[in-house]
Formats: sequence, C-alpha cells, structure tokens
Amino acid sequence: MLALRTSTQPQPVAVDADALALSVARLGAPIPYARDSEIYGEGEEAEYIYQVVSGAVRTYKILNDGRRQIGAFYLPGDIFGLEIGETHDLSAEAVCDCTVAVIKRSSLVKLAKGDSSITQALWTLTARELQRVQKHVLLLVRSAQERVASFLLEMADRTASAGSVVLPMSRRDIADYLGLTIETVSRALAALEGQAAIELTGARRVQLTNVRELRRLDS
Amino acid sequence: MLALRTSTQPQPVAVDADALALSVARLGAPIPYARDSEIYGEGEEAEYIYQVVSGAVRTYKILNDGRRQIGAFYLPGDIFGLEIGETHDLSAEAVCDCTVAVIKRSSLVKLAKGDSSITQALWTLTARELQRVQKHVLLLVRSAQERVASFLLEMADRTASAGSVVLPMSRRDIADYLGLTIETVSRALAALEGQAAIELTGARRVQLTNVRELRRLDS
DNA sequence: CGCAACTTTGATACAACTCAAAAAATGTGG
DNA sequence: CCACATTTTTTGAGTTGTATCAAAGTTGCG
Repeated sequence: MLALRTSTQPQPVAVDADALALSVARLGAPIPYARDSEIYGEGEEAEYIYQVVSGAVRTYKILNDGRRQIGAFYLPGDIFGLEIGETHDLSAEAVCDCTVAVIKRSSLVKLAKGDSSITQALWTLTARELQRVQKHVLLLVRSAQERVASFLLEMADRTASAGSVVLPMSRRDIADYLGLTIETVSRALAALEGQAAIELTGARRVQLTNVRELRRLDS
Repeated sequence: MLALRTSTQPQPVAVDADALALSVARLGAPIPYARDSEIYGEGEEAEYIYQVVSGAVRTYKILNDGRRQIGAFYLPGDIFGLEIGETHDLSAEAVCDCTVAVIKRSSLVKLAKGDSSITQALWTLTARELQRVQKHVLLLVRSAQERVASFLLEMADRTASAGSVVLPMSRRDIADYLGLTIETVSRALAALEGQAAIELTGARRVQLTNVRELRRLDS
C-alpha cells in the first residue's frame, strides 16, 4: 500500500508520503536485481531506503522450524526497507528480475533537518506499513479460501489490472505469505474456479470473473 | 511494547518515545474505565492519545463472521490509540477496571511544532507498534501450543513478574488474540502443565516453572 | 451460600497438512 | 522450433491438529 498509484483503498494523509516516494524515484540510484537475489538481510544495517521501479520484492523471516513467513510483497511504486531502528527486521529478496531505486537513509535524514514535512512523510510511510500488517493479521485467522480470495483481490487492486491478474510470485511465495501450504493454495484456487469466481488462464494468470463473490469471501 | 518499564527486549531509539510517554502520563487527564467498557470505537475520530495507568486495555476488530480478533493488549505504561489517519482502525475496551491517561492529539501536535523531537517520538511509537504487529503475524502461523507458550512469555516479560504471571484477561480474550478457540487455549495450557513447563495456580494465575522449555517452544 | 460466569474436559467433525505421483509449464541445447 | 530436462503446479489418498458441540467442574461475586 505504499504506492504512487491510485487505488480503490482510502488513502488518508497521503500527499507528503507520495511526494517522498517521488523523491526516492528521482534521487535514488536504480539498481537491477536478479530473481531470488537478496536485497538485504535480516539484522543488516538499514543504511538505505528502497522503492520498486519494476518487478516485485518480498520481505520474509525464516522461522526456527525452517518455514518461511513472507511479510509483504512490494510492487512498482512501493517503498520498503524503511526502519526506525538500526537494522532490518526482515530480509528482502527479488521475487523476479526487477529494478529498485535506492537512496541513502542519511541523505533523507539530512533533507528532513531542513524540512519537517519529510519527517512527517517518513512517519506516514511507517503508519501505512502498520495498517498493512494489521490487515495481514486479520487475513491469517481466516479460512484458506478466504485468504486466497483476499490475496487475489489485493493483487488485482494493486496492479490496477482490469480483472486479469498476472501474479509475479510462485505458489510457494503465496503460500508462505498466507500461512498455508502450496497444495492448499492450489486447491483453494481450484475451488474458486469451481465456484466460477475466477478462471485460471495460466499458472500465474488469473481472470477475476466474479469479483462480487470474491468480495463476499473477503469482506 | 510501548512501555516505560524496563524490558528484556531490545529498545532501539527509545529515549524520545519514552520521554513522550512520561509527558502523556504527566499532562494527560487520568480517566477510569469499567471492565468491558468502550474507550473508543473503530472509525471514530482519533482525537486523543491514551496511556494505560493501571489495569489493561484490548484493541480489536469484529470480523464479518462475528468472530473477534484482538490486535493488542496494553498494560500500564503502554501508549495506544495513536493513529496517523483521522480515525481509529480498531476499537478499544477495558479488559478490567482500569485507569487511562488521555491527552489531546492536537496539544501534542502543537508541542511538536516547537520541538521536532516530539514528531520523532510519535514516529518511534508507530514504528514500535509496527514491530509488535509483525511479531503477532509470526505468532499466528505457529501451533496452538507455541502460540500459548509465546503469549505466556510475553506477558511474563511485560508484567516483570518473577515467574508468577497474573493474567488480567479471560480465556476468550487470549483465544481471540491468538486466533484460537477457548477450548484449544485451555488444552494447550493443560498440555504445558503436563510437560511441567507451567503450573496453573488459579484460572488466571500461571507459574512459569520451566522458562527454558517455554522458550524452546517460542524461539 | 448460591447463582452466574468462566474454565476445563470429552467426543466427534472437519479443514488443512503430509506424502506421493501425475500433469503442466518453463527453460535449454541441438 | 523441437525434444528433453527441470521446475512448478495440480491432483489424490490418508493423517492430524484444531474447531465444534456438549457437559461437567470451578471460580468469584452479591
């Protein structure tokens, strides 16, 4: 939700944060990352702030039992890697080949000294991230089908695609984001197709044929 | 984790936020709330910022299927109700009879005008809240016993009680926080007692007899 | 003390997981 | 562009952990 794009979601106090997003894109150095390559690791110093230019990025943690929990997917326009502490709480990887604009945190802090609206914008970004994670919590207590339906709606909304969603991530990624197994994700998709809510027009291409029904599951 | 208290958790960039917490306690009007009474409702204007003085507070949302998801428990010293948008994202209620210090958001904003460190402090509070919710996500993808063990450790840590934890909330509250049913919470507690990790010395009093074992489950 | 609310325990059901294998998609070199 | 190898996704069968339904204890308060 840290997006430049317009969205059907309410965007309170958005102006400053979005202006900052523009700044990152303009000032930041664009860097290419290959699929599955690490952008930063958990515990590393949070020296930079990142914005997806093209492609997609995931943040995640590895649990002690070896499972991986994905914290978020970031799409073009989204800012990630903003921490208030010294280090990153999660690791970040490229979901697919992608380009990321990078700006030094210290240069933003320097800008913020002369312009309190930048501090305000950074705060807003953190608050939006908080709202996003709160939604994630609500997602994780719902049924498998509801989680998948909600995920599809979110992706459709964020990619501004008219009903036809191209998922940049694998079933494993989706499963690890939703707290499910890949088999359960696959079956949930098949069930949604059976209910004529979606149409699987390729492994990673989904047509949302009945958004009403998906919303009913999501709500 | 928005606490004045000392804690075994790392507290990065804590000074300003804690100073602010002191300000709320000093400047805020102490207001008593009866058990289960509403402090604010989801969607209401976020006019005030709150700090628990005594007792405990829960924030929550009601899902469309009628279930309730608790977002957080706030204990003495903790600040809650800080939003960046115009309205509250969750509702807040008194878990038990409690006292809450209340300060107008506008007066903090006024203070912040002359002191950028106050803006910084508010940002830090939001960031801590973000970290807390991220932990909550990790909790919700674990087994019932692991969730309960983790919850007990968190409560022990936050109440700074030497092994003996008094839970201010009911099983229903715990279940709704952990995304479980009350029966499963009860059984998980019984199982932990069977493994000699804890001792139930009353419905709401738990003795942590083997913190090592609990931490192994938590990790 | 007695009642109401809360918690525990038991029996059963079901959703999601695990293990296994087939099918489909993707990438690669000839 | 095709044939093959590899990876990813789907489907199937069986298991398991948690939910549900029901009832018995327990706690705490008026």
